[in-house]
Formats: sequence, structure tokens, C-alpha cells
Amino acid sequence: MTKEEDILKKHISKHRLKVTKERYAVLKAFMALERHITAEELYRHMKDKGASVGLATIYRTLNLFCESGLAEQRQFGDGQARYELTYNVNHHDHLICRQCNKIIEFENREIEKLQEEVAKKHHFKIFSHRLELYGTCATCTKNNK
Amino acid sequence: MTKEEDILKKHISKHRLKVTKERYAVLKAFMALERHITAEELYRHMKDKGASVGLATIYRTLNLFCESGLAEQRQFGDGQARYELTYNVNHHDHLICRQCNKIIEFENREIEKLQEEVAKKHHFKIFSHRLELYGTCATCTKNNK
DNA sequence: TCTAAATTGAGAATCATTATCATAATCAAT
DNA sequence: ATTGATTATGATAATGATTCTCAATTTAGA
Ligand SMILES: [Mn+2]
Ligand SMILES: [Mn+2]
Ligand SMILES: [Zn+2]
Ligand SMILES: [Zn+2]
Repeated sequence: MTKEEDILKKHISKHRLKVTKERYAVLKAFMALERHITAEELYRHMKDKGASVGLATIYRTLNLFCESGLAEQRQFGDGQARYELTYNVNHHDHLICRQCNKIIEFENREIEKLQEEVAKKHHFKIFSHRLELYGTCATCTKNNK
Repeated sequence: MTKEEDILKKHISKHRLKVTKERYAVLKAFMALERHITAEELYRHMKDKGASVGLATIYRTLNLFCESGLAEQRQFGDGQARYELTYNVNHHDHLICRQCNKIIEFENREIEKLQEEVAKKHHFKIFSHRLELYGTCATCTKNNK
């Protein structure tokens, strides 16, 4: 059993939910695919692979992952939520290329620290934050010439 | 004529659009109301004041303001777009209280500078960015005790 | 004033996500 | 293993914010 399966199972038993093959199938596919995936993308992928699960269940299960602390939902402004496994992944923010939709992750402790200072100055308790830089990636900039 | 009206007019003539009383009415109401307003809120407000304009026109006009550089659209994750006049307003980011929905603005040149460094490191050209800190404001924290 | 082009408003359409609900699966107690 | 209560699933309907459609109206330049 992977550590992720274990975390999911713990969350399930803690909340009197039930272990199902669908939940394992979604977790397996979710972990196999690349980060920042869409519910629809995950649905299509599983359908193509024969491990079909209803789209509503995909949504429900991705939300379950988020509640269990395995994953996080992102909104990059294209109208579709994206999900990524964040268990055992360092916190990071994103650069998003508006041209090719590439998503680049970065970590910057200095920025995080300054954010905390801003919050402290306003006596504000931060639960979460989002920092996204939108623009054109190196590859697209090169190709534009 | 206010400077904002002037900017709108210039944008209109530049794009061969037309000056209408509806556009002026929306601008006037938009400027009178507080920042980070919703299309629906603006619509209701104008309806109550007798300066009624169709909801579709509110959306169209707010988008026009964004295109003309007068305003910017924000997405704070509650499913509704919010708009704020940004002409002659310093760039800023936001603290959002999840409890009372208060929105606090802040400016931090250090963070902006670090963002530029991150982009440079990835040879990424930034067009825009969003930084939002979500949590509980000072007032709500006090009231929670 | 005349006319082409743009705008408006009411309602339909869109689209991602959630809700509904009948059926099926799970699980704890027996 | 069987039972029974509870939860999950999946097909589909519903939702809700925003955009689209289109006939009627308004604007702006000649
Ligand atoms: Mn990421
Ligand atoms: Mn603001
Ligand atoms: Zn790119
Ligand atoms: Zn608050």
C-alpha cells in the first residue's frame, strides 16, 4: 500500500466513509498522471484506459483528496479547476504561460516570509494563499521571434 | 468631465465604438460604489436607484472598462468576478477574510521585486500576477474569542 | 436628415460543477 | 456468512455566473 493510499484510508475511516474500488482507481490514475490535471482530463484518461468511473465520482473523489490533505485545487483562470497531489510535495507557487498553458512551479521562501509580515501588520491570520505569475514562457518567447 | 469619463471616451473613439448614456450611467455608479464590486451588485444598485440598465449590459460595460484600462477583474474564489477601478490607483494585492468577506488591500514592493527575480530566473515574461492571502481578519479573530 | 454600424435588453445558451435519487456496494454486528 | 444500516455510485437534472442571440433602438458621420 502506498503512503497516499494509507492517508486516504485513514481519512475514510476517521469520517465513517467507505473504501471503494472507485476511490482507489481514481487515486491510482491521479498519481500516475501529471500535476495540475482537470477533472475532465482525469475522467477521459480513465475511460480510455478502461478503468471507467463516472464524472460525478471523479469530482467527488478529487474533493475527497483535497479534504484528506492529499491534494489541492488550483484555479488558473481558465474556468476549470485543476488538481495536484501535494502530499510530500513542498509548498510552491506557479508561473503560467498564457500561450502554451505550461505551468512552472517555483518555491520562494523570501516571498512567503514577506507575506507573513504583511499579514502580521494587518493582524490577519493566513490560512492559505495563492501567488500566480502569468505571462509567456521561455520557449514561447523564443518561438515568437 | 471626469478623467475616467475622458479615458473611456478615448477608448471608445479609438475602437469606433459609440458613446451611450448606459455606459456613462454604469461608469458613474461604478465609481460611486466601493471597490471589488460584483456585476450583480452593480446591477441591483442601479436598479434600486432608478438608473436601470440590463444585466448583460453591465457585464459588457465592465468588460469594456477592463479593456480600456480603467478597471480590473478579480477572482477571489467565491465564483463571482469582482471589479475595481484601477485608474490612478497604485498596484496592490489583497487579503481576504473568509469569515466576513472583508477585502484588505496592501502594497509590497519587495514581494513584487522578488516575483520579477523568479520570472527572470525562468526566462519568463510576466504580463500580470495575482497574490491573495486568505484567512481571518483582525476583527473576526477578536469576535471569535 | 439619412444610413450604416453599434448598442441594448430580454431571454436563451453555455459550461463547469453540484445535486438528486434509484440502485449497488460496503461494513459492523450478529 | 448473513443481515441491515449506511454510504457510494452513475446517469441525469439542476445550478449559477457569464456570454450569446437577435429584433428593436440609438448613435455618428456624411
Ligand atoms: Mn503545482
Ligand atoms: Mn483592490
Ligand atoms: Zn509557453
Ligand atoms: Zn473578517
